[in-house]
Amino acid sequence: MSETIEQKCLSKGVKLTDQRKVIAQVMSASTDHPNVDELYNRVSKIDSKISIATVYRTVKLFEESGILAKHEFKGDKARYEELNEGHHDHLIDVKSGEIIEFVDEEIEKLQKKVAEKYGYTLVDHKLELYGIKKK
Amino acid sequence: MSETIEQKCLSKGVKLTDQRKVIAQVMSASTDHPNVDELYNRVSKIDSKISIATVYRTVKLFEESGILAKHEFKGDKARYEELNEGHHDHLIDVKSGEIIEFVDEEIEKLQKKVAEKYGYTLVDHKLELYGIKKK
DNA sequence: GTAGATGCAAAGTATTTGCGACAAG
DNA sequence: CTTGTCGCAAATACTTTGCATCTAC
Repeated sequence: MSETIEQKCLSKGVKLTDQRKVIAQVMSASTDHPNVDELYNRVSKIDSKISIATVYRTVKLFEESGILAKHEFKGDKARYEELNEGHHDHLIDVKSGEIIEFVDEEIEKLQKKVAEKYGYTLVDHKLELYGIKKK
Repeated sequence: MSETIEQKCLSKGVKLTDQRKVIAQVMSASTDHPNVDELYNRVSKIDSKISIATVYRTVKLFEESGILAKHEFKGDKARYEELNEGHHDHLIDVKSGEIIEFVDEEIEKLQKKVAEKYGYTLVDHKLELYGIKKK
C-alpha cells in the first residue's frame, strides 16, 4: 500500500490547501485518466468555487513534484493519472478510447539497451500502443 | 530510392498546388523534424506569399495522406518529418533537443505481442526515449 | 506574520475556419 | 467549368498569468 497524495505533498513540502486536497482526492478516486476539463468537473461537484486556473496550476505542480503523470495521447488533450511505484505504459483502444495499462520488463530492458548503444543514459520514455479490439 | 512527395501526391489524388510543391520540397530537404513555425519560415524564404494557414492545412493533409508523420514530443510543439518505408522511433537528447532515429526489431515484435496478449491488433504505436549524453 | 495560493478575467499559444478570390484538373 | 485551395483575419481551444485578496504554516 503506497502513500496518499496528501502524504506525498507533506513529504515533498507542497503546501496542502483545501483546493489541493480536493484535487488530490478526486485524482486518487479516478480509475481512468481524466483530462483537465473532466477533472475540473469532478472537482466542482465537491467544491464549486475552485477555479479551473487552480486545477491547471495544481496538476502542473503535482506533475513537477512527481505526484501525477501527464500523458498526451494522439490528437487528444493532456490527461493525468496518479503516479505510483509500478511504472507502466499504455495500450489505447482507437475505437473506444479505452486505456489499458501494461508492464513489459523485456521492452523496458531493450529501451535502456538502445539508449546505451547511442551513448545515452535513459532518463525517461514514452511507449503507447494503439490497437483495435479483436472479435 | 523511394517516391518523392510530389509523386505520392499524384498517386494519392492530392492536388498539386504551387504552395504544396514548395512545402513538399522543404520537407524533403529537411533532415531534422521541423515544427510548423520552422517550416513556415523555410517555406517563406522560397515564396513569401504562402500563409501559415496553408502550412497548417498542408501538413494536416499530408499527414492524413500518409506522407508526413506528426510527432508530439514532451512539452514541445508538434513536429513533422517525411514518412518513408523504414519505420523508426526516436531518441531525444533532453539537454540539446537533438533527435536520433533508431529501429529495433525486437521491441517492435514485443509490442505486437503485448497488444495480442490483451486481445488487440496493433495498428500504431509511439515510442520515444529521452536520454542524456554520456561523457 | 509572511510567503505562497487562489479566483477572476485578461492574455498567450497553437491551430482551425469562414469567406470571397483564385487556380488545378 | 467546377471543385477544391489560398490568403486573410477572426475564431477557437487549451493553458498561463497579473493582480488583489486570502490562507497555511
